[in-house]
Amino acid sequence: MVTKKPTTIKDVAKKAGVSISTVSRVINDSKPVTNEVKQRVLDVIKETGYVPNPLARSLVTKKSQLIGVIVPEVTDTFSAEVLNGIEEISKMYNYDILLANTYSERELEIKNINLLRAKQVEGIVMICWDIDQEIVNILENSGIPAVYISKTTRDFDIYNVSTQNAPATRDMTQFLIDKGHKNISLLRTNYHISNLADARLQGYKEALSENNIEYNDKLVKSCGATYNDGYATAKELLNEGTKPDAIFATSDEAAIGAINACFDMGYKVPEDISVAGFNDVKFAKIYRPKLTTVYQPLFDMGAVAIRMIIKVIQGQDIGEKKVELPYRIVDRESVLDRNE
Amino acid sequence: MVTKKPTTIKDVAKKAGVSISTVSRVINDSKPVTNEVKQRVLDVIKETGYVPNPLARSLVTKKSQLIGVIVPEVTDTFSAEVLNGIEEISKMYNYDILLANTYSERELEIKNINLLRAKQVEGIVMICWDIDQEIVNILENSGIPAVYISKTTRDFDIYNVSTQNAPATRDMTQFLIDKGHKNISLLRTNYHISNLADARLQGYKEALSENNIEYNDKLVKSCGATYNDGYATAKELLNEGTKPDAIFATSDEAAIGAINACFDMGYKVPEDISVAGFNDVKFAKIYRPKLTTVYQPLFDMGAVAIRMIIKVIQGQDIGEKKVELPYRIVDRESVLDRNE
DNA sequence: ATGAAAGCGCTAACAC
DNA sequence: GTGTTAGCGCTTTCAT
Repeated sequence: MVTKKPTTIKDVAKKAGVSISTVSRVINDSKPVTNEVKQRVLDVIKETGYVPNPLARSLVTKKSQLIGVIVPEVTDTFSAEVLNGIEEISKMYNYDILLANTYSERELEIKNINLLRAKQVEGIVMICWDIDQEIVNILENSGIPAVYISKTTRDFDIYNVSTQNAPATRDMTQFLIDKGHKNISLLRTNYHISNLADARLQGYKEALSENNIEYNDKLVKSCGATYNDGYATAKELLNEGTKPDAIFATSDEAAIGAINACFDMGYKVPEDISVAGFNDVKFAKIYRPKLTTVYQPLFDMGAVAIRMIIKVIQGQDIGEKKVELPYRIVDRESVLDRNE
Repeated sequence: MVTKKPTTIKDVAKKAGVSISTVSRVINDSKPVTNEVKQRVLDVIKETGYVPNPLARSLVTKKSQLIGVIVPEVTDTFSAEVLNGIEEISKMYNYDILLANTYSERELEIKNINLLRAKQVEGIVMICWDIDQEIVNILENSGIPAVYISKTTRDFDIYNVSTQNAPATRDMTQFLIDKGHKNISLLRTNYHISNLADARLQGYKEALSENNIEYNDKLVKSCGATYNDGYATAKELLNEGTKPDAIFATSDEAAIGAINACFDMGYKVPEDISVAGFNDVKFAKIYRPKLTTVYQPLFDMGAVAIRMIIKVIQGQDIGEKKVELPYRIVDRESVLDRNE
């Protein structure tokens, strides 16, 4: 490990026989510089391997070129795929990602917002299952643009990207009904949301009533979004004696958990019970049976979020604070057509 | 969004009627300050919500409190789990994570090293399938501590954390043999490594010869570490007509790909063909059949890497440049005991 | 124990 | 077109 202290703008200036402002001009291309001088500076820069210190630059420009990203944890497949989108677009705009995990702990969420803020990030993308008004306030008062990527649409006044949850859930429910299912269990993965606020639950109910199927309380369960949550909740459901012919879990991980619960209780999927998920995470196509699910453009959600932030940073108007991206039902193997 | 410009040390000093150096002293606890004065400053800080600007601080102390982490991509389960460890420990030491994806492109790897370096990170953790001497050089010449987390042990002179690959592979091969397998196919997931340098291949061969099983070239294939790689390579293998009774892929994703390839070609796993993996990624226990694999302490690998970096930063001696963490065979469902 | 002042590496007026 | 200078927010001598 060679520890030579890095060349500064001063070194370059001296070596090139110009003033530091001239060097600054050529590296930022901010003001015209005679070609000959410019070349001389460029040569010295190449020769010395000089790289401007962004810290110093940020201090004066007030632009850190940093964007904070808060996720539950990177091993969460939903977050990881969104994060990919964020990362790629950020780099395009010369921004870097400062990463923070929350493990879905509210305290850590707040702590990390403040921490990132202190680190001078120019914007924050927050991915989590749900937020409340207090967190919205903290985000708003941070004085920097923040966008919230949720698995659900909430009516907070905050930049938000999501998919159309109610229609998506309605469509999948309809899809299940079309395939001949009557007793469709809904595993709601956003359990801290009141029924009324839950767009997905509404979508589910809508489809039911459009098809004159009575809403059955026993078939609707709240659970977390993880594999374990889905597994446990499906098991609970099955143990209660109301055997559904389909389980619709609003997260792929929970859906896969549900499938395994079915397996472990002696049911075949999809022969005995169909299972559908939500998100179309990478793993959905790998698992067997391949998961029938509603596709969400995860990568794009991250990309859109970043673009919003960058626009706000640049002072552009971005119109609607909430953007909803398209979804699509992906029919694979975990749902059986019972009409045949 | 409220955009008030943040309080600076100057504001605090004026409001508390002291000099900025005094304020600096109390926030850093660097020199004794009279209790009374200290309290006054503290009060003002609380009142104004003042937070020191780390950029300015970094500029003078030359410590950015930033660690760069380079991963193939966050959706890679191996990387994600290591990253969790890195994140958690970093935060404990008050460091933040600057994240960069490489998509396993060599160019991007180099570009990101330089980029992170420019951003003044104090250390770099690089996770990738393999490196070469040039990248080692770049890392070394960067003048900051760098540790490399690999899926394989290479003999470069660089800080490195891994598991004991040769013994682990030997053990798993032995395990497979013990379970009555004779034709064990090895899917080497580090395909850019020469046979000689591949510790895992050596471990495999060792186990074979210890059991007087002849090494069969046709059973050993190089492939990438992803699901698709494993799927394609297993299919290729099976199509070539040399049907193994076990496939040992040195990455869980590749192993799952192999299982699906078996399925799709009409073989049952583990009844017809046993499949074993490597890493014990989160998904290994979720997939069905549950994957028999070699467990690596992914989280801990990240944690250890960060500790190494922090020690180097602090100028402590850390002894061996390479640390190897323990592994363990995890016997689940994808390997059948053929002795019965 | 406290304050004044220099300076970290850079950008951005402002002069010339 | 180029140089001089102030200053970003902070830490750290060096006086006092």
